[in-house]
Amino acid sequence: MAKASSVKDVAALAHVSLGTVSNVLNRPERVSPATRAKVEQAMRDLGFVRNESARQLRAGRSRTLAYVLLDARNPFFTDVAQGAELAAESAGLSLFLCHSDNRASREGDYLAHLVEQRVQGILVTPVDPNAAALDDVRRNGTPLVIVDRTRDDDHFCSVAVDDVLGGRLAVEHLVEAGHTRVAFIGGPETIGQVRDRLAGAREAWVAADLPEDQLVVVGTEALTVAEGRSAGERVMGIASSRRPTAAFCANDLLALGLLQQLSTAGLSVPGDLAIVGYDDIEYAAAAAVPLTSVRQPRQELGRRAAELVLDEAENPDHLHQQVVFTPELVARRSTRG
Amino acid sequence: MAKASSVKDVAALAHVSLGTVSNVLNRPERVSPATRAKVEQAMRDLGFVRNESARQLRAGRSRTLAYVLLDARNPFFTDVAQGAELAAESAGLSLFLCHSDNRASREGDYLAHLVEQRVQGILVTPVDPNAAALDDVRRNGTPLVIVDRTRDDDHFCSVAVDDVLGGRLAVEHLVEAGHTRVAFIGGPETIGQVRDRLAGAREAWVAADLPEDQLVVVGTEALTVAEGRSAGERVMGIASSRRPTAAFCANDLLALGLLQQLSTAGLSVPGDLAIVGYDDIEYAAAAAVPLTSVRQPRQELGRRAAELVLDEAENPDHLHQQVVFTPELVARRSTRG
DNA sequence: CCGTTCCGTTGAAACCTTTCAAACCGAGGA
DNA sequence: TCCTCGGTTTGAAAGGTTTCAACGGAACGG
Repeated sequence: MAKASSVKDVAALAHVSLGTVSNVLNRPERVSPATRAKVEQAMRDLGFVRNESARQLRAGRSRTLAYVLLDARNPFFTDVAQGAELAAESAGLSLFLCHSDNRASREGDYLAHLVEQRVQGILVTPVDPNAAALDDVRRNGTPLVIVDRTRDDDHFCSVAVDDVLGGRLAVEHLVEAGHTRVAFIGGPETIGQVRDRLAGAREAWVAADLPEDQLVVVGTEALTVAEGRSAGERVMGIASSRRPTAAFCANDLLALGLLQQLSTAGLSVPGDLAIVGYDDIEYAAAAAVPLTSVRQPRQELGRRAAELVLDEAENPDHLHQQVVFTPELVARRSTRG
Repeated sequence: MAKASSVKDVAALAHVSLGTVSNVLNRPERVSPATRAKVEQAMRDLGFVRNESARQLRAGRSRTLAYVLLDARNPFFTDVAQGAELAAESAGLSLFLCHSDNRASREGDYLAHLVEQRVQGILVTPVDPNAAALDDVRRNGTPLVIVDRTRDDDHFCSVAVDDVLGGRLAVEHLVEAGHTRVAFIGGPETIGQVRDRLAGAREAWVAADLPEDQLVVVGTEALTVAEGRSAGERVMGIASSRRPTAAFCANDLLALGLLQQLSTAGLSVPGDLAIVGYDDIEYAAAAAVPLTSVRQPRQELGRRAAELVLDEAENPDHLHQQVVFTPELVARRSTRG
């Protein structure tokens, strides 16, 4: 593999000028068919590959979008990513995924790197939506959209789903089914999502005139399958006379863990405990007992976020907007006697 | 947001030359503390962010690794990615994930883009390990390592797991448990993995002197949960006198689908059908009936791949190697009476 | 046959950083 | 006093592309 060849080499081989080669690359319609063919042949002969760094340096903009996500293992985020990918693809851009793994420091490293690379735009589901690191990105002129989180100010575009409404839908569904003692499983409360879903749950509970202390909050350390199992043990540890007859989990992973824990313990769902999850990930419908869940328009979330970030990048009179989608309850066997 | 400032602006503000600013950036130890402080202050005042394109253009190499993966929803790949990330991080590089979604065209687009970007190296789990697109990457001088697949020639480094052995382990386990009629569930056979696991299964079957026609192959279109359920229906459709008593699934997603299908149909695992999966993803241990599975050293796979690609990038006498890891059977309830 | 017009092509500047040989400067030694 | 030496700093070149004003020539109308 000889040293990579440049436009100059191509130009020399094709007996044309540098500028013409560049035109073939960027405005082929302006080049006569004959010259174009000559140049393209030369490119092939040399195995020419355009140097994107040089291109970007001169042209000023890159052909890349990035999505910095919290947890690549949670199908919710990969679905969002898929939506963003579709939007990026149709704009002729590539989407790179960066996995912050819930660590603020990694998130910061990625953001800094992306800003240095002058990507067209960044989508991010941040560890902390109010972190100053996000303002730094903005200050450096890289468009940034917050995904599935909201911020206290409106300095950014964001796309999110109405989690309070989602919480309300879930609990209304349980109340309608006649449950009068319900557990809310989720945590930590530092996550805005968890707070909102719980708030929605409370609204529905109060609206149904049920006594507040019958909505039991079972805290978790994270929104994972393992935490769901451990929450399950705690719920089952409650004396059966006072044990909730239904549980609303802050996400589907928790719900799946809970479900597993129950079936290991030989209890039936929904007989012994009805379960509502949140996110409606693929595995929810596919669980041993298909899960009732609150569906979020995941792909749509990603698609819209990508569109917003592109608008911010291209449209000089771009206005920040906070897009809020509406969730929807999908009832399945886990709440149906 | 005023136009981004450059080293030139920083130099002017700090009353030093261009070169000094660059030294602060790249070889701070050569700059006297006083000057350094001045320059750093100027950078802060201007909100200077190094332009990575220009840096890379001049310096010749990037600070990026990329992993082009098949299916972001399959936890197997995200675990591999995690391993690669760790290796990249400790080499001071960033890892970008690119989701080919099993489409050769998307994979090709990503590879081309990455080559144009002159990334340090590419890890890829390709749709087709023998595709010419991979050779193109190599020809253009970008190091590339094939992950979890193997190629017919040895023009590349690759890291994989011995799938034939894995298949053998799975079936030996079932044979030891006394099963004499077993289904192999998986497909399409264009996937090397599937072929190898089946080959291993056959080896073990023959070694146990069992009649060949009692190892039933149930084909699938893909390695997904949905396909697992549909395969389940087909298996259950077999007259009970001739129905296998155990199934070996080519991956855990299939196994999970199968498990769900059975429990929906009111059948018991392993009572009515014992199940062995493959990959030992997190959800396998966490399934309603914990799955026996063949574990692959996923993180290790990613880590080693990243190390190899870095060696290829930095070491002039790099030799391609085909690393093959050994899988391991993890027995759980799905095969234990 | 000349003047326009239009299309295709050219050449040089610009983008921002890194690199490296050379210049600088103050200190210590002769 | 002059030299040498070490550590700092400088200035210019280089890296590969895009952009754009300017150019050449052919076709066309007069």
